[in-house]
Amino acid sequence: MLLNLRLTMESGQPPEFLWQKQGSRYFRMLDTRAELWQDGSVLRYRGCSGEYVHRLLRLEDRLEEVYEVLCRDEALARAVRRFRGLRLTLSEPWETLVAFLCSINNNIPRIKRNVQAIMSLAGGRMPAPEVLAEAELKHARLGFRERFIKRSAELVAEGALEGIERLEFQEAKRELMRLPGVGEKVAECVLLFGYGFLEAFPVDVWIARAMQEYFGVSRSRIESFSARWEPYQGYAQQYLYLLAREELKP
DNA sequence: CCCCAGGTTGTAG
DNA sequence: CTACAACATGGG
Repeated sequence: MLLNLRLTMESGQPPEFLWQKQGSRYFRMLDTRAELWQDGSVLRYRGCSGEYVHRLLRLEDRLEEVYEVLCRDEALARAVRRFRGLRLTLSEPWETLVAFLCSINNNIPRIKRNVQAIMSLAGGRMPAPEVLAEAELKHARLGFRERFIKRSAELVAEGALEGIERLEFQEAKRELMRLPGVGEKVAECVLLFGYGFLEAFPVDVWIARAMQEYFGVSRSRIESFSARWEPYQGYAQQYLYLLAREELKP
């Protein structure tokens, strides 16, 4: 089974913020301490079920089928050669939302510090929304994001996320965007990494750069252009993101 | 001192 | 509709 665990866990997806690295293994607190690593090409885990790992790493996705769609374009074919085995991940909606609220106008190392600081409030687990809504967060040094997180936590505690997984993509997106701090980009990230909508295509500065440089497509035309990768827009986005970070450093 | 970071929001044109 | 400053914090 095709998997590059390091790329998958360290590619700016929620696991990069929610899990910690120890040597070549990854760990986090679930019910107990869970651990994840690769032994040669064999995936190993401890402290969680095989079903959990299967869902987290989306092992049901047929990567070769995804690659067939992406490789119609030269830039993406290059990304696939370079990042073969990179998979999309699926985390819990609530913790995915918190992670991407932390990501706003922030950089990856600091997003991780912010998320880990929040989780340190609950022994390394993501605090429940009603807990976070009342928590003292000054120590987490979230800056202007603290207000977004606390106000969103209140709404989620009142049920703002209930039933979203059963909605169509566009409607789910509209619902998420009712939350403070959730604009287009954060909404699409939560839909992709927290709900598993593969048609999501979050546009950040790197994707905007990649689309301009590789395809000559401006920001306003990205959404319609990305339909060429249907139904795997989310995978196209993740591969383009890493490619841009490698090739298009300004 | 400057600039930037997996953006969002409010305001102005 | 588009453009743009402000928003905290930390690193280069």
